Amino acid sequence: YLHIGNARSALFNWLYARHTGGVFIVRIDDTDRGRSTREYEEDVLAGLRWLGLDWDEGVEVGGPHGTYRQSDRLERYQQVVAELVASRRAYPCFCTPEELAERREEAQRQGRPPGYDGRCRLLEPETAAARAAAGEPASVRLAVPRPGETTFDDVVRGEMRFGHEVLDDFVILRSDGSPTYHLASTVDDVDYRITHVARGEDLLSSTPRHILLTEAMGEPSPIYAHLPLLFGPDGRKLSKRHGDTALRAYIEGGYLADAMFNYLGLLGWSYDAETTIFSRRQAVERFELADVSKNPAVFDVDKLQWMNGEYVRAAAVDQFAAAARPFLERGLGRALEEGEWDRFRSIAPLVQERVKLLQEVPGMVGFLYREEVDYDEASWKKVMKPDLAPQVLEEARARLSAVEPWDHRGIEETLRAMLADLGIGAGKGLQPIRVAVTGTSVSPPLFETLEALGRQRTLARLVAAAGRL
RNA sequence: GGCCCCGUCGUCCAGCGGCCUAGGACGCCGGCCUUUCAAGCCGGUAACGCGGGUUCGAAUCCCGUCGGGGCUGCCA
Repeated sequence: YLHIGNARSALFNWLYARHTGGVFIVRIDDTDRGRSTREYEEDVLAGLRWLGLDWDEGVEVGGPHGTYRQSDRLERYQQVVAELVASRRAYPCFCTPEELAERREEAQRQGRPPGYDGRCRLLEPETAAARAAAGEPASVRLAVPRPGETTFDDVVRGEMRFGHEVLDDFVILRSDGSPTYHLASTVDDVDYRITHVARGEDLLSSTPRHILLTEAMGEPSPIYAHLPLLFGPDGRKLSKRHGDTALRAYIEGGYLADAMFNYLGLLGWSYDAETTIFSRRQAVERFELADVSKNPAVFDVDKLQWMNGEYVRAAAVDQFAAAARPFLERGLGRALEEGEWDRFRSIAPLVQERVKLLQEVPGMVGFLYREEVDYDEASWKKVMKPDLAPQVLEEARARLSAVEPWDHRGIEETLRAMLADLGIGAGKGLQPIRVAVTGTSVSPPLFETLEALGRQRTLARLVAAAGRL
């Protein structure tokens, strides 16, 4: 599925490609069969589309390099490996996973580095070929040049240096013939003519392997940029325990794509010293991988929510209403009828400035669509004072029945006159009506609310509430 | 353990030797506005991990230290 951290990486890649006029490619890394289902793939693509990260080449849109799906390229990976073995840059390894695990543990115990000891590298090629021909299962490992050192200039981190002592001869082809991530992704990078690789910092220490592999293939390496990791509020790598790490959860929670785009863009990058809210256009204009921060960032849902509220309020009313509709219908458990939709649209502007997430919409206007008012007891107790409430409700009912036409101006005029006549303040006098009609002491502005509710329901609810006192 | 990365308000970001008595944003606190709740406006809280250098001058450069994180698989 599309993890928030991967979404952020994709976003930075997209921004960089758009900023430089480059090509943004989406390929499917599905070498791990357990985790790679079509369902996951669809979730990832849907997430990218939702965020507005369109790609120029890759899965679904096509391009000069086939299907852009690793599972369709097995022969290519195997061919590369065969060439590497032929040129002695890689070799078959007959050690079984059990043996390796055992040796790893042993090494750990003795405080030695746990990496592969390279014993099969010593096998004569003829011996190895014979054993393989006899059907003995073998993986293939890259023969890391030793002694040696791999250096590269990371766009965000600067000069990186790794001595080969710390790199073991890693597996590039599993004994079942499938490629490992290292192999598949570097072969793809080469074949797809990738110029820039921007990915999470967790892959920083894998980069020398990728460079070594690329060199073994006799090709130039792409430029690497390792992005800071995203953390949860506890300062650990963002994971399930921090709540939602799936982009999907935010889509369904009522976040707006533009807000998510903006927020993600702020995790490790900034438009300038002062600007927090910026458009895609602006981001594309200024984005530079070299400006990306090195520090890990904590994913702050509070700030995301605030930002979403900003985007909700900045949206055109019609756009907001349309976006909110599915959330409203889901909350209600049914589709909205024509008249109900109109009623919603009439108070949508008032709802718009009161929600941060579209998810909150049903809770805010549900009273419009339910026959029975669902009274919140706390609100009731706080507002329905026995000395005042009965009088206010009855008086309001009587006066409102005569309002003509039924609109918020007339309603306001009438109720204000009532308050003046009764000699009570707006706070005290209007709250009982609000609770009577919506069930809670928190709602959109009262006069508009009554207008949207309609005279019939308003009067009926005033009576019902009075009867409940 | 080994290798690597990182260290400015609680959080995100600005700062790339003097413009910093460290700036913006979220959060938090207070006020204004007000028919509730929001929104809006105004104000406040709060940070250069620590210790040495270098320099006329350091948040900015160097070293050390401490702290956090990543990797260390026939996972990606």
